[in-house]
Amino acid sequence: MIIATLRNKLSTAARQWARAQDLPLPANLPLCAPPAHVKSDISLPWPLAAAKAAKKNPLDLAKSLSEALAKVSEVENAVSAPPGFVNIVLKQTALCGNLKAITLAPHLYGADDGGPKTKVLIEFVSANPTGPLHMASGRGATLGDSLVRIMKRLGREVCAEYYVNDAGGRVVLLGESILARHQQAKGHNAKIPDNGYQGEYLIDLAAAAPAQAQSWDAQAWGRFAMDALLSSHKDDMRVFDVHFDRWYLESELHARGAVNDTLNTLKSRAMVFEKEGAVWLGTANAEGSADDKDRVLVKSDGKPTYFLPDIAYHKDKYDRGFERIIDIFGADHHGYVPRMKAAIAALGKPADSYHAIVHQLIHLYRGQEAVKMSKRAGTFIPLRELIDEVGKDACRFFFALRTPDSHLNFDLELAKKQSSDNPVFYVQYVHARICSIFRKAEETGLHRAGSELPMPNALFLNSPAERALLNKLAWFPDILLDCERLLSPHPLANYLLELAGLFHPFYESCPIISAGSEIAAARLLLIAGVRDVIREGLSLLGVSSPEHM
RNA sequence: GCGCCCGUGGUGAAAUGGAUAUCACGACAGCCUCCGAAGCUGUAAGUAUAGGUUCGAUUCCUAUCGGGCGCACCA
Repeated sequence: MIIATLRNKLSTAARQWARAQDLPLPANLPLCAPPAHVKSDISLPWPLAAAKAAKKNPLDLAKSLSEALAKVSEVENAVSAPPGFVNIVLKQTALCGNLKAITLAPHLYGADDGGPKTKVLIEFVSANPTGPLHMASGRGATLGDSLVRIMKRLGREVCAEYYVNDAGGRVVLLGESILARHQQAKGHNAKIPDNGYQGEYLIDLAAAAPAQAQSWDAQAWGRFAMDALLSSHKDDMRVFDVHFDRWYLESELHARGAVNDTLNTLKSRAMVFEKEGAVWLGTANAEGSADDKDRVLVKSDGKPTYFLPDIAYHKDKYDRGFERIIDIFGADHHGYVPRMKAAIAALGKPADSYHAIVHQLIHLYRGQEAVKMSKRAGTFIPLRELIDEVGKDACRFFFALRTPDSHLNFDLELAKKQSSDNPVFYVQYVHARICSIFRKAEETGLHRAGSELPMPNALFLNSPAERALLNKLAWFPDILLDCERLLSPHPLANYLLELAGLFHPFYESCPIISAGSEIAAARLLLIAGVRDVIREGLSLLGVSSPEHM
C-alpha cells in the first residue's frame, strides 16, 4: 500500500511546505503515474494547477516543493521538471518492502482502505424472465459483478441484486405464446399473439412440460415458462461466475402490499394526481425534477404500470437501510433514468444517493450485416451460447476492458475464430509462466515450496525491467480506487494487460534459475508478486488464473 | 423533431484538463541448443471537421458531419 502511504506523507509534507510559503493548502495532493518517457515512480502535476491562484511561476513552485518532498523517508529523490511537475523516485527498499508485503498477504493487498462504510446496493441484469438471457446481458453482468467484487475488497458494505419482473400482464402473454407452441406441436393450427414471444426456445420449453400440462390455461403455462426461464437465468449467471446476494421478485412486493403502500406514501407527499381516470406521478413541474413529463402509476383500468412496482422496489431498498443505490442499465433503457431520479426525489430521498450506470449496447454483426436483437422476435444470441463458444474468461475480460460508454460491435463468428487472440490469454500466460518457473525452481532445489523468500538486498531488482515491475505493482491499490470512482472495472483490466506486458521483457532480460542464488531469490520474490497481483486482479474480474495453459 | 451516448493508426480499445497519446490484433523485418515462441526485439501507421475557453484540450464549450439508442395508460 505504498502509494496510499506516500499520498499521506507527501500531503502532510506539502501542507507544511505550503504553510511556510503562505500558500493555500492543497486539499488533496493528486499522485499520478508518470508517462513512459519520464524515469520516475510518481508524478505530481499540482504546481501547474496552483501556480495561477498563487501568482507564482509553476516551475519555481515545483522546485521549492520538490525540496520539501525529498525529505520524506521513502523518497530517493524529488526533482522539478518543466513546465511545473514534481517527479519522485522511490527508494529501492520502499518498493521492495511493498513487494514483500504483497507476497505475505496477497488477498489483503489493496483491501480495506478505511474509506466510507455506507451500505451500497447494486442492481444489475434484472432481465425479464420471458426468454433466455442474451449476450447483451453479459456486459451488465460483467460490469456489476466485477464492481461488487472490487468494492467488497475495498471494504465497502455492498450487496448485489437481480430484480425479477415476474408479475403483471407478461405472465399471461408468455403463457399464450407457449400454449400456442404446445398446440402447434400437437398438430393444431394455433397462432402466437402478435405482440407475443416468437422465439423458438418456447418450442423446447413446451415439449419439456409435464403430462398434466394438457389441462393448463394460459396463466398456468405462463407460470411454468417463467419459472423455467428464471431458473435458466440463475444457471447462466452461475456459469458466468456472477453472484447475486438476492433475486428479488416483483411478486413479493405485490404479495405484501408494498405497491399500494408506496402509492399511499406518494399520495401523502402530495406527489400524485388523477387525470382521465388514471393516477399520475406529478414530476413534470416538481421543483428541480429530473423528468420533464408526468408518468402514469395506475392505468385507467385500475392496474398499476410497471413504474409503480419499480418505485416500490426502490423504496424498499432505502427501507432496508441502503444509503447508496446503484442501478445498471443498458442504453436501451436510458430514458428510464430521469423518471427514476424523479421518483427517488418524490419519495423524499436525497438525489445524490441514487446513481444509474448506463452502459452502451453491443451491436451484433454477422459479417458486414447488423443483426437486430429482439427477445420477442427471437433474433438474439443467448449468453449461454457465447460462453460455450468463446469461454467465460475470454467473455468477461473482453467486456471488462471497455468503459461502459463504449459502443461495441460484436461479430460472434469472429469472436469464435479469434478467441485465442483474446487479451485475457496474454495475462493468463504470464501467470502460467511464473508458476512454471516456480516448478522449475523447486526441481532444481533453488526454492522450497511454501518457504518464505527473503527481503531482497537493495542492490538487486535494479534493472529497468525490474524497476518497472516493482513500480507497476505499487499502483495496484490505486487502480482499485479508480474502478470505484469510475464505477467500472475497466481500469483494472487494462492495468493487468500492462502489468503482463512488463513481465515478458523482464523474462527475456533477467534469467532466474541460472542466476546466483541471492539474485535468484530476489527475482523469485518479484515474480511471486506479479503472480499474486495477477491472480488477485483476475479474480476481481471473475477470471481464472490457470497454472498450466 | 427533441433527448442521451460515441467518433483515437488498417481493426478493436486506453488516457481525474497535464509532459514526447498507451496497449493489443493485423502488416513488414528479425529472434527458439537457453526458466513455456499463447513470447521477445525493431519498423510503418492515429485524436471526424471548423471554431472557442486555457499556460496547456483526445478530454470542457459551440456548430457541422457520421454512427448507436430512446422519446406509451409496453416493460
